[in-house]
This record gives sequence, structure tokens and C-alpha cells, in this order.
Amino acid sequence: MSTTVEKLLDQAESEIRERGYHAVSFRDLAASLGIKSASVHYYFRQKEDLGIALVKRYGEQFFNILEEKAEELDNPLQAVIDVYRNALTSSDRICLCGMLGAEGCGIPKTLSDEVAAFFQANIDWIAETLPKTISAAERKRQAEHCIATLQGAMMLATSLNDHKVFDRAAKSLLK
Amino acid sequence: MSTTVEKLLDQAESEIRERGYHAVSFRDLAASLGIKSASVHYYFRQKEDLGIALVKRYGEQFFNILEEKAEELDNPLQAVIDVYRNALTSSDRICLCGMLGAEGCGIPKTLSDEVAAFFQANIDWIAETLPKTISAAERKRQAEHCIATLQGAMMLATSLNDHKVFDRAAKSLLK
DNA sequence: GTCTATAACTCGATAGAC
DNA sequence: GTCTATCGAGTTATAGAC
Repeated sequence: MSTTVEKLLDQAESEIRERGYHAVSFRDLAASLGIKSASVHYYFRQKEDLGIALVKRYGEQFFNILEEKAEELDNPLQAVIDVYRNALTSSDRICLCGMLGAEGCGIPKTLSDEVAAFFQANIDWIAETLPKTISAAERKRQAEHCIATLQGAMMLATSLNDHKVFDRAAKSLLK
Repeated sequence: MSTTVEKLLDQAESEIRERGYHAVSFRDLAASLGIKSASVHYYFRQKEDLGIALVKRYGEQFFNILEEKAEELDNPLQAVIDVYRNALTSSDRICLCGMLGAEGCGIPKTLSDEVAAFFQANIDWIAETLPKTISAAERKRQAEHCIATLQGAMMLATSLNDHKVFDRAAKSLLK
């Protein structure tokens, strides 16, 4: 059992990750839940508000799972790859922030700011876990490479309709 | 001097790469050229037709420039990076196919098929240029990693509003 | 909290004049 | 080739009943 808000967030995340922010409407969202679009506006006054709530929830869940996985594996880089991999294969969809990041200035600025913050936190997390024998600048560079590859690999794998593309592209990160 | 069709394709490519397929309308496109949306329909009966023409033109231009660059540099991998880099920095926009690839099944199937073909050709081109001392499977894997990284790096750099992110992420590919 | 009803607007697309 | 005019459907968002 989940509340209407949770079902709404789940459905919206699923649809936006599949088709993009502009291809998702309050009406379709409501119809999927068996309610009316006016009820969606009760929970989120504007579409922008829904978007921001989505990215915030996505980020929190992402880092929760990542921390858990990192402790379990004792290999931070492998943990990041695993979390990204699971995000792709469990839903056959790219990252929420990958989609919104691509849509760039086509979405409200408050939303793209939140997306950028997700990426920065992601980069910082990885840079922090890399060996301190490497310079801070080089750790940052490697972290950026890692996120770029994983985000691109999700997009490439869904476009080519083959999850193995993700695995092969990500494999280089462990070398 | 360029024809109306060319101006139309230029404007549409610019806008789709900036905001996505669904955020671009025939009306806005026409207004940018000082004509009416009915005139856009004269050149492209459906929006889908415009999209397909765009991806085909983009692919042709891309590989033309790539071949030229590869001959000039005598380093195929560096040529690919340079062409991607120029696509980003000359327009501050991601790849047309990166955007359409992200939008996935939110765009007409004929269009996403064309996008997938672009990616496959891109991968094949790189795999072909890698040293034959490497196995075919490994060449393919490295090519997929390369495209994933470059596509993701474009998205990341525009989201973080810093082209240097692209350069740093891409640097790993030459190591 | 969910509804009906609707405002105000934009969208893709077409018919037909010039 | 470009236009005006328009259709039918979609969109976000709000007011007010229950």
C-alpha cells in the first residue's frame, strides 16, 4: 500500500524517464492512477513543483542505495556502477537526471538547477572515495569521466535496445 | 544565402538540440524564419518527416567532418573526440542524437530507429579504426565506451554549464 | 481529497485562396 | 511557395461544489 502522492511520484518518474518532461501530462498521470488531473494539482500546484519533488526524491534514494552498496562491496567505484546498472535494468529507463539534464533549458530553471546539484553531488561522492594518493584535481577528473560514461551508457543502451551495451561500456571504468 | 529548407533545418536542429523534440513547435520554428507554420508543413508534411530529415543530415555532416578530421590528424580516436568537442562548444548544445536518444520511445519509432543507426555507425567506425591486434569484440567494447563517454560528457557539461567538464571526461579516452 | 467544469492557451495538421 | 483561417485535440491551471 502506498499513498496517492507516492503513486503519483512513481508514475511521473517512470513516464518522465521514459519519454521526457514535456511528453508527460497531468491528465495522463491522473488517468494512470484512476483520478482526475485536478487532483494532481492538489498535491503539486504546478508541474514544476512535481518535477522538483521528483529530482529531490530521486537523489535521496540514489545516495541511500549507493551508501548501502558501497559498504556491502567495499569498492566504491563498483558500487556506483552497480547502482547505475540497476537503475537501468530494473526499469529499462535512463536516469531521471540524465533525461532532465539533456532537456537542458527546455525545463524550468529551478528544476535544471536541482539536476545539476545531483550531478555535482555524484561527482563529489566518487572523487572523495578515490585513493588520496591521487591529486584532488585528478580525482575530480576521473569522477567526471565515470559519471559521463555511465550516463551516456544508459542512453546508448536504451537507444540500441541492449542492456549489454551498458555493461561493456562501463567495464572500462574498472581498468 | 541559404534556402528556406536549409534555414528550417538549421533552426530546428538548434532548437531540438537545446530543448528536445517535444519542446519545439512548427509555429515557433516558422516565427524564427519570419514565415507561417503552414509553410513549414509545405516542406515537411509531418513533424516526424522533419525529424528524420534532421537526423539524416546530421549523420551525413558528422561523418563527413569526421573523415576529414581523421585524415588530418592521423589519430582516429582524437578525431572523434575533436568532432564531438566542436559539436558541443560551437553551439553549447548536446548532440542531436543524444537528445533524441534520451527521449527514447517518446518520439516516433521511425525517428528513434534512425537515431539508433547513427549510434551503431558511430560505434562501427571507431571499432574499425582501432588496432587490429585487439580482438573484434574488444574493439567493439572500447568503441561503445568511447561513444557513451562522449555523449554523457556533452550532457554533463551542458547541465553543469562548463565545457571543461567535457574535456576532462574525454581525456581518459586517450589513456 | 476528489470531483466537474472551464478558462486560456498551444499543438499538429489541413483546406483553399493567391 | 506562402498565406489566412480553422479544426480538433492537447496542454497547464483554477474555481468552486461535494
